[in-house]
Amino acid sequence: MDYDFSAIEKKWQAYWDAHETFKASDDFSNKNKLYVLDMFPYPSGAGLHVGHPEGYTATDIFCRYKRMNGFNVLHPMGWDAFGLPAEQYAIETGTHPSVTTAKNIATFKRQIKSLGFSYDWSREVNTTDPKYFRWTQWIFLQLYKKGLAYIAEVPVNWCPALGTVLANEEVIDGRSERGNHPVIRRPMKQWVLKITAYAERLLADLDELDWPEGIKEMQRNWIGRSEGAEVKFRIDGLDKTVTVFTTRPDTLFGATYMVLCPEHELVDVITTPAQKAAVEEYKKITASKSDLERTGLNNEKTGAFTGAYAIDPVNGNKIPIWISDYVLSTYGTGAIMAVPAHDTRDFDFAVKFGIPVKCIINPDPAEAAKEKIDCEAVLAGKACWTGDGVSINSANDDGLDINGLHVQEAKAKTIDWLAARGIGKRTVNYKLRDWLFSRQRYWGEPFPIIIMDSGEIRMVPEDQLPLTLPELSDFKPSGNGESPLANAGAWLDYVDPVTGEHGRRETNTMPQWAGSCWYYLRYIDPHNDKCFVDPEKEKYWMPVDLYVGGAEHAVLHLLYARFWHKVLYDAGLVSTKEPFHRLINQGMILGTSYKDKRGVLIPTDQVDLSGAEPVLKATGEKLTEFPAKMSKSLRNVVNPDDVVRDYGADSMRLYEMFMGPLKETKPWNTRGVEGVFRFLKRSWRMIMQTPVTDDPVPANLMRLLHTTIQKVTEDTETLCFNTAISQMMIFLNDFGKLEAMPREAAEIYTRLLAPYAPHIAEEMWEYLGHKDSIAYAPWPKADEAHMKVREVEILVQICGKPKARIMMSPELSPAEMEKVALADASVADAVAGKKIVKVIAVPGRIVNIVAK
RNA sequence: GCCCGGGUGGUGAAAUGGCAGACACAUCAGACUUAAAAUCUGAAGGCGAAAGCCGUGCGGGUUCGAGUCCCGCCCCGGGCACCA
Repeated sequence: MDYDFSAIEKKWQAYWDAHETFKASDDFSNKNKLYVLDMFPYPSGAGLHVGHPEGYTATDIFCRYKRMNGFNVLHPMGWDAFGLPAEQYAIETGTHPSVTTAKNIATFKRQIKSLGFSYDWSREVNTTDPKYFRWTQWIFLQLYKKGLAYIAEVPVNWCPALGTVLANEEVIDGRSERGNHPVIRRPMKQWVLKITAYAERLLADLDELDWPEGIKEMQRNWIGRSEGAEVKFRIDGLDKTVTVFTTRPDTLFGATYMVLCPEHELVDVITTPAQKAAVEEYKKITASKSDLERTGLNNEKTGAFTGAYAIDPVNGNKIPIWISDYVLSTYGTGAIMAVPAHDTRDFDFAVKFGIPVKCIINPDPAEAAKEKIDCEAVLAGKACWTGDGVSINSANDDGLDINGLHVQEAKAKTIDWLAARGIGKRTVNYKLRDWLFSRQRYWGEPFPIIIMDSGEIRMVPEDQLPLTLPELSDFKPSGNGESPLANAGAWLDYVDPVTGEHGRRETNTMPQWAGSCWYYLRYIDPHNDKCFVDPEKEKYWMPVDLYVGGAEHAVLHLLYARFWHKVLYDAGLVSTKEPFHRLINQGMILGTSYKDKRGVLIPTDQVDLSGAEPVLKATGEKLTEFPAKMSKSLRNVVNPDDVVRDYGADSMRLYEMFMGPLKETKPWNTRGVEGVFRFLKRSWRMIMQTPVTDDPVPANLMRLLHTTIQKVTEDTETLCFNTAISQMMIFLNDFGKLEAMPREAAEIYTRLLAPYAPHIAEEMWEYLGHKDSIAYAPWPKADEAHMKVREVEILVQICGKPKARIMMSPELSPAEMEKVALADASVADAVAGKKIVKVIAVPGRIVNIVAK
């Protein structure tokens, strides 16, 4: 019988389903537990793309391998199903998002199942299921009760054309991701989560995590901790002070002006009548600017003088107060002291507006040379120096003298001086902002909140959750900034059963990220209707041991989920500080595309591939192959269904793992699938179409057998799947030539292959006489004794040039190796008459003779 | 501008400081076949008839020995971006 992958794969998928082979029902087993998680997908209408199975295959191999090694494995899958596409589709067609979502989930599930992943489907979750989002709402109430959720008037991305607010991630270069409509900043009342309260811990606990350094670094940058000081400046002639935040208190002596953000509350108070018109005009211009215009690449400084002056607390200097949009209202205190000599932005501004530049740091000459900065120019106020150096001209008559000190010491001394006089203190600032948590959408979790006519905010009682979405026929946003839920009629109204007071339900919904903030906890206890997760089960399974997904969630989902988890931890509801112990980002899979001479990408269907070189069908122009992100417009999207149909799930899995290291970006190449398909066909022939013998494995192959066990074990353990597969190919290249296949080798090979190509392995295992699934067959152990070799070829070099190859035992000491090497005729010949300076011998590897 | 990755044959890639290119894809040659497909066997980094020489983005350095370590650049991918 030939390798009929289609029949085999159907057979074993049905078997696994019927036998619930991968059900991790034992929540308290004394086996070692292992929780392996995939980032659950948004079930889009387009179906699975080849990027999904990459991560899923990796985790599946690891889980199957660990089960064979006796671990109790939790490996679940679910659906992150709230989201804009289903809602947009509803607006266009009137189809209820729940209908679209159910259909898409069915497609995704069929596709995922067709790849033979060993998920415990009894634990499937769906964020749009009221039984699930009941607990999303419940967790929100816990946040609210702790004061971590509040309503605030905040600037949001408002898209007039779509009639809705958009998340930052839905705005690309100042336009909406969908429809490409302009987006403006506008203040609106929104729900906000106080993630900033956890900034310090979100930062500190990163150190404990086994995550890619890049992702950790991205989170650190996003949180953006900076240490500095708040310093109070008096305003000349007014009984007012302005507090500024600075990371460089050591440069206070060099402040030559101050800048407030245009929105600063003191602007109107301090502006002099003469400057009023100019300031008003500038405020108007800033307000009308989009974020892109304000913060974009065009760093040309703008601003207006308020006419007021501040008093520098260290030297009593009167410095002019300006307003400028390079100072942000949302960071620090919205006000800065400007030290143009030692801050590039301040320098640009000062140059543009003719403000003096006062150098108070003598640059470190070595550092300045490295940065190609001219120290003389800095001292003359003609250039800006932001690096280290020693303070100059920095002393006053009131006991502060930092002259001669380096930046770090000067900072500390200045802060102490300020603190002693009550005009400054050490502070820490974060770039991280509180999380804008409401959306004007239909297809999301409704807030379990009622806003009473009196303005009082009430929670929906926990025993009345879930608060389900109202049925609507029109999903269009109201257009006035309110969610489609504002059209929900009776659903909106609330009457207090006791007092008769009237209220209205919150019409916003939660963002897509809400459901994914805690789904990994629900898998542990998915059907519990008493609490979101049983604490005992949580203790057993958490934390997630391995989490695999794309890097695009580096600072979104992965930060949000850590935040929620810490809130739950503080409430005593979960037992670990962090949810995801180890994280791996799988690399993107690129598609094949073609570029013409000018570098324009050509859609695949316009390319003629029949010749030796790809050419443009229309003109015959030669094209070059170029890997690019798969996209509909380039028509280079590979559909996993096609691959499974043509080559089978096992080939699909194997190919995606054989392409290269999991973390790397790799281009898809259908020819490569044929390569692994051939490998599987040859494996089939070796096991199924070669007589099986009970004779021992030929002595000359024992070493290969055991090094293969060792290499595949090591590489599977460390997720180096590509090299594990190579090793199996090497095994096959030799064992595949045998006239009869020794049973021992056949059984070992089948088990090594099982995590990678589970369907074919099950079929082979059954053929070899086993009644039970291979899923729990014990993983083979390599025997050191069989891996030893009596002799290896040792390269003998003379001054680094290969001279001879001599067989010797790898056990020989360096001295013995040297003796053997020098005894060799060609070596002796080569060193004759020369003086041996040094001999380096590395057992099992090399002998290098340095001779003159 | 700043912060992460990364640059190795025609292609995907491999290589605890120890013979660069394992394993594959594509290519070429051969076998089987009426033929093709499939399959099998073999060749193959570049230059060279060969001996040999040159080869891991570029330039230096450390070392008996560098793809691997150090210093300085260049290029590509990703993230952040007026954060005081």
